Amino acid sequence: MTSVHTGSRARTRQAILDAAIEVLARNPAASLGDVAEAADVGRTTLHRYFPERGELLTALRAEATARLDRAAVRARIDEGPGATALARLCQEYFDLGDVLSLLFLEQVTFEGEEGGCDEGFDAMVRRGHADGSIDPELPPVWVQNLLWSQLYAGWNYLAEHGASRHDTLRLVLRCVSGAVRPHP
Amino acid sequence: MTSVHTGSRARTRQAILDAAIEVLARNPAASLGDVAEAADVGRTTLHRYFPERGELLTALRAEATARLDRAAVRARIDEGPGATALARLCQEYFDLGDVLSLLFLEQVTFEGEEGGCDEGFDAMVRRGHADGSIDPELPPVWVQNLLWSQLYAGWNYLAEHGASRHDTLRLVLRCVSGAVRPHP
DNA sequence: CCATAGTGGAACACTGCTGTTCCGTTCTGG
DNA sequence: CCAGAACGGAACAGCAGTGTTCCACTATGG
Repeated sequence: MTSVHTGSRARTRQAILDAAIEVLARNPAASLGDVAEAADVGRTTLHRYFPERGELLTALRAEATARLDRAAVRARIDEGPGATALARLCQEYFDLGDVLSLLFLEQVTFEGEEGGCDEGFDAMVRRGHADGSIDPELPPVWVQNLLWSQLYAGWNYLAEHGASRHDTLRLVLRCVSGAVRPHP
Repeated sequence: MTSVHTGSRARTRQAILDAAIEVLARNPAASLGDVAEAADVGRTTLHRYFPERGELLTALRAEATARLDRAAVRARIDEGPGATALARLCQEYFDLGDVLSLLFLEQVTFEGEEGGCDEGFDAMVRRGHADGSIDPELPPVWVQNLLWSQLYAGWNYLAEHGASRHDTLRLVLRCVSGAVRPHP
């Protein structure tokens, strides 16, 4: 099935994943019918790709974390001062939009995904501790929580008030960097 | 238990509300059976007090916002510099625990509760703008979002990692005040 | 003591979602 | 053009949560 000819299966599968991210991000309790409809696909077809709901969610997490990893690469989190790298990552994550809130909401429901936090993220924060750009009293996991909740707040602000994407990003960046900056 | 004639109805009702806050905060999709069980009450009795699920949720929001208001009073948000008052409010909110995350999660699902933010909160932030303790570029609604998401992150940190209540509160306070502090 | 309010359990119908099967239609490559 | 893959719709059973009814069981105060 996979092999040389991508066929239309890959496209359909991707369409379903994209739609699922969008729909489930806005309403984690959405039905499979809603997802299928959003993907312009029959519910039967959806079941053909993901026989059970859990399999869809698993594939969804995989897709989301893949996008997250790509964002981390783009942000070059292993370069420059810790706080600067964090700001770049923040911006990249911000652009992920729905993916972010999906993971954020699922983190609540389906906890226990990871014990600590990303490899590179941890290193970035420690680098920030060393170069004095991130308060050493803030553990990496805490900074990660901080970043995520801040991004979610921004996404929420964007959705419920008529704020522009650009302004919201500015606010998020300002507050994140302000929060991690060492005390004077 | 309470006053002269209140009967046991008031007690039972309160027990249901308390249990509902606790259960629904941890799992917003919990069934009424779960709530009844947590309240040590038959499902029939629960339906006697709240005939439909929506009525329970409404009463729950009322209860939660009442506790929120009381916390705001205790924090004396109309006294002292804006940032200091914000810190006091942050601490009081932190102590609310489950109530907070319940409202936070419901804010997601049942949006459209309020157009802006609290009366007193708005005044507090503006006072902070004026006295230079809160960055004037941060709108009150944003600060409110910031505070809530930060508290939720703290609650999450507390639940998933073995952090102590005291340390977590310190981290939250540090990050909130750092985030709203004007740039140097 | 006994009438009554408060309660809990069992049973029921109803609803919405899920997972599955079957079949007819449409698209596509050889 | 034609065979096979991909798709969509309809129908079905199963399941869980909900809302309701009915009845039996405690308490408690008058």
